[in-house]
Amino acid sequence: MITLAEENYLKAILKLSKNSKNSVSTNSIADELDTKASSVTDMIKKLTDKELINYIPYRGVYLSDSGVKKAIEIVRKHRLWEVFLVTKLKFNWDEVHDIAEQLEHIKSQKLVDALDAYLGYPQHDPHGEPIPNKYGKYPKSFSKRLSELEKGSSGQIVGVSQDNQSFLKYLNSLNITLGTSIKVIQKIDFDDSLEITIDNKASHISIDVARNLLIKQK
Amino acid sequence: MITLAEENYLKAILKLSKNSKNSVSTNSIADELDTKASSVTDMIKKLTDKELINYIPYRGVYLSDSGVKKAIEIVRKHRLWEVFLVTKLKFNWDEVHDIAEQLEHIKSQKLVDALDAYLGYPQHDPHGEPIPNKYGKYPKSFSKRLSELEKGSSGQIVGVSQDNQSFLKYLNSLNITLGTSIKVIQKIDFDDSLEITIDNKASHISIDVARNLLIKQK
DNA sequence: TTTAAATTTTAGACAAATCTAAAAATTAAA
DNA sequence: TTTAATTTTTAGATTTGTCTAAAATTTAAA
Repeated sequence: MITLAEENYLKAILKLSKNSKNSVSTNSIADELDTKASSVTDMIKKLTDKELINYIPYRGVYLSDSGVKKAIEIVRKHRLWEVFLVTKLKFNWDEVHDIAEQLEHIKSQKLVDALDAYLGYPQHDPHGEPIPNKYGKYPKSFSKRLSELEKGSSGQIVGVSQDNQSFLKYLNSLNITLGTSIKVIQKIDFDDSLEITIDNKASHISIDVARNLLIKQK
Repeated sequence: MITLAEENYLKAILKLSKNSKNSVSTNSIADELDTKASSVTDMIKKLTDKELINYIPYRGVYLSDSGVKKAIEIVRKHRLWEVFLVTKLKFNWDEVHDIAEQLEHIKSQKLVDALDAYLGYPQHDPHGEPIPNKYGKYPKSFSKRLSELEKGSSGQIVGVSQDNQSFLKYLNSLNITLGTSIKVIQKIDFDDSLEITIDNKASHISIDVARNLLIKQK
C-alpha cells in the first residue's frame, strides 16, 4: 500500500521530470515539497524499496514505469476533482487547488471512473491542464506558451501551467481568464517582459507570467 | 488541527454514546475501532488534552461539547458523500461505506455546504440514516426499530442503524430494502427472534437484525 | 469479604515521516 | 588541480499512532 506522503513525492517528481527531462535532484524535490533534503533522502529510500523510482546516490532520481503510472493516476484524480468542484459545485478556479490536493488521495478506482463519466470525460481541468484518461494517456495539445509567441502574434488563453493561488489571483486582477484574447505588442529585451493587449486593452507582464500562460493561436 | 485518527475516535465515541447513554468504556472503543485497549488509552489522553472528551481513568469517556460538534460534522460529511455516490454516481447503497469513510475526512467547510446544496439538502443518507444540517441539528424522526414493534404490527422500512457491508448484503438477500413492507407475525421468546412477512412473504430474522431495522408504522 | 476474573493503564518498543547538525561526495572556482 | 562552495547523505532525535507484556484497578464470585 502506498502512503499519502509517498503519493505526494511521486507527484512532485513527475512534475519536476517534465520541467527538466533529466533525473530529479534531492534539493529540487525538497523545494517543491517545502521540506528538508534529508527528509527527501529518507523517502527516496522507501520509494526505491517499493520500486517506484530509480535512484543513484548523489545523482538524482527518476520514476519507474509503475511510479509514472501511479503519479499520473494522482494527477488524473486531482484534475477530475477540480472539474467537479468548478462545474458542479460552482467553485471559482482559484479556490479548488487545496481541496483537490486532499481529494486526489481518495482510493477507489471505481470512484475515479464514475466521476470521470459523470463529468462527461473532460479533457482539461479548470486551469486548462490536460487530464490523463484511465489508461494514463494525455489528450493532444495544440497550445503554446505565451512566452513563445512572436511580436504581433495573438491568440486565446486556453490554460495555465501553474495553479497556485497567488498566480491565479494575479491573473484575475489582470482580467485574464480562460478564453481571453491576447496579442503580443512588444517584447522588451532588457527583462524579457511583454507588452500585450488583453481583450484589446494594453498591459504589461513579466516573462515568468508569460511562461505559465498557455495560448492557442488563431 | 485534528488528525484523521482523532476524527475516527470521535466518531466511534459518538456512535457508542448513542447505544449506551452512559460514558463509553475503553474496551468498547477498542472493539469498535478494531484496535487494542492500550492504544485507546493513549488516544484518550490526546483527545483529553485537546478538550474534545472528558475522561476519568478506569471510568470511561464522554464527548465534550466541542467533541460532539466535531463528531457530528464528520457524520454529516460521511452521509452527504454517501448520498452523492448513490444519487449522482449511481453506486449501490452497499458499496459506498468504505469510500465515504475516506471522504468524510476532507477538510473544507465550503465544500461540505456546497455539496449539501448540490444534493438538495437531503435529510437521510442511502441507508436511511439522518443527516445533521450545518448547525449540527438532526431531522425529526418518526421511525421505530423493528425490534420494538408488537406482534401483528406492520410498517415500511425507512432505514438501518448499521451500515456495514455484510449486514447490507444480508438484507439484500432477504429482499429487504428501503420501502419494503414488513409485518410482525410472531415473536419467539426463546431467542427474541421474529417471524415476519417481507412484502407478504414469510421470513425469520434474529433480534440483532430487527434492532438495526428502522420502520415507520402505517 | 477475600479471591478470582475482567478491565484498564503503564512501560517500553516500533514504524512512518519528519527534523537538525555533521560528515561525505560532487561541482565550481581560483 | 587543489581548494572552496554546494549538494547530498548519515546519524541521531522527535512526534504520531500503534503494539505487547506486565502492573494496577475495578468488578464479580465464592
